[in-house]
Amino acid sequence: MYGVHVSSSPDDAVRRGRLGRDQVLRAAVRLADEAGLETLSMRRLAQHLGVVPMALYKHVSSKAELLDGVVDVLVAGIDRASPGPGWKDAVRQQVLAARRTLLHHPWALEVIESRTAASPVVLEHMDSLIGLFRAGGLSVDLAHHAMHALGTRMWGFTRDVFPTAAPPADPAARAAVLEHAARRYPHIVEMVAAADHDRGSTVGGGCDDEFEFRFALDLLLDGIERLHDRGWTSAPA
Amino acid sequence: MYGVHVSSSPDDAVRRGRLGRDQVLRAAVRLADEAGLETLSMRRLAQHLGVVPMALYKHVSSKAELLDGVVDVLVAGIDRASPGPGWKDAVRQQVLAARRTLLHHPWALEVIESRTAASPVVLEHMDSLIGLFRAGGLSVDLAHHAMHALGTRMWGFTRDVFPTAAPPADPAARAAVLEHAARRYPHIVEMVAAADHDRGSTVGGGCDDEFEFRFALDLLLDGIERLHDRGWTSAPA
DNA sequence: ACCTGAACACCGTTCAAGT
DNA sequence: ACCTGAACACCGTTCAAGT
Repeated sequence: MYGVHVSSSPDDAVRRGRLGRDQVLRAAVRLADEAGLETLSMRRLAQHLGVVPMALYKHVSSKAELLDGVVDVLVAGIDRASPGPGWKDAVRQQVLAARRTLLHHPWALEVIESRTAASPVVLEHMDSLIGLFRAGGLSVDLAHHAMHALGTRMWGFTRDVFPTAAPPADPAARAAVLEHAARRYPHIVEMVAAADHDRGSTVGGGCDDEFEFRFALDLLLDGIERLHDRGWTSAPA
Repeated sequence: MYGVHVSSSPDDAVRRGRLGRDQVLRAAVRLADEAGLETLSMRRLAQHLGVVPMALYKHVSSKAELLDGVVDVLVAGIDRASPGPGWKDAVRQQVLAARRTLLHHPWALEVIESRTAASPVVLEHMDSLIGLFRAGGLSVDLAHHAMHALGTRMWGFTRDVFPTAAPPADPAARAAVLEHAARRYPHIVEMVAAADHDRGSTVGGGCDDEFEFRFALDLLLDGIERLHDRGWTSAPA
């Protein structure tokens, strides 16, 4: 696999210092995928790689840099749409491409949000997205506001607003909880019931994430399109 | 300084166990305000209150519950708008009220997002927001999607998408950085330059957060209004 | 009953000693 | 020069002993 100059097992390469930055970052992604972001510690990652904790600091100067690197690995895997007059579809495609890539790593958004300084990879991705707006003829001004309006949704997903608390299994207990909730949060209960009915699921079945994401994305893109068609400017002459 | 148990200073009350849950939560808010969220540890908070760490566990069963409580304190302070036919303005008012309250605690959004189970206070706030849509005549269906589209923006602010990296002070170094950036991130540089020009600030002066927030909020509300006026449904007959 | 110190099982990171 | 174990300064939380 990874050609070693004397011997042969893949673990050997790791143990002998053949461990590269890329393998560290990839292992970090795997560890977060398997065990959650809170489990991703320098010590655990080292253990996972069969290496002493301090060995990681050869490839990554701090945990912050590790996380930056992890974001880079993920973002680098996002497909780019090609610029052209059909900006709305292009932006849509690129955001949905991000969604395809990042949705497999539910912890990714938290990491992206936690980074204070954007890496070159992240900047390039954002630059390409702005480029799609500009290629479609949007003003710098409007493209700027559009980027802010997209916000973290440009990474293809959002945090859930509704908590996903499973109601008690026991029917009697569930009825009691629901009755209490219905009095205190009538609109939430009504809404959850309607959503569950639409999806034919039992109580608390949740929402259709894919639908909600596209709904909001299109709402924003349609709004921006309307402003663009109208020749909107933030500082009218 | 710290009066002894015979005397009567307000700190005394704290040391004698007069410390209530509310004071713990308020102190936590103050500590996060002053020193940042990462500084808010159980141990530091205890020290801040002149109390042994374990004393906090009398009022809060875990750090997670402390954070839940902190969110409650903040959210409880948000003004409610009154329901009525003018739903768009009402929603706008309530979201901007949240913004007024939470903007003083820049770390608040991170805490809100990190909570997995919403507290009654949070649920009530969300319920009231849904109530505003419903009072305006929106269908359960549309109100539901509207809530998802608002997402964390219902709390009055968003994470910055653009990193706020200050360019080097040295003019020569800055020119070099800018030239390199202009080649690699042409659209970002163009955009930042335009934004700075608009605001008459020097490079990296940043964006007008207030404007960007209202822009995106209105984009969403206008879009929802249009769907409502059109009698939109997610499952057309 | 209430309170609390010490202890446990962790962190990220420094640093000096070992090869 | 390279590597690494021990150590440092922290965490949140348990628990048994003290009052």
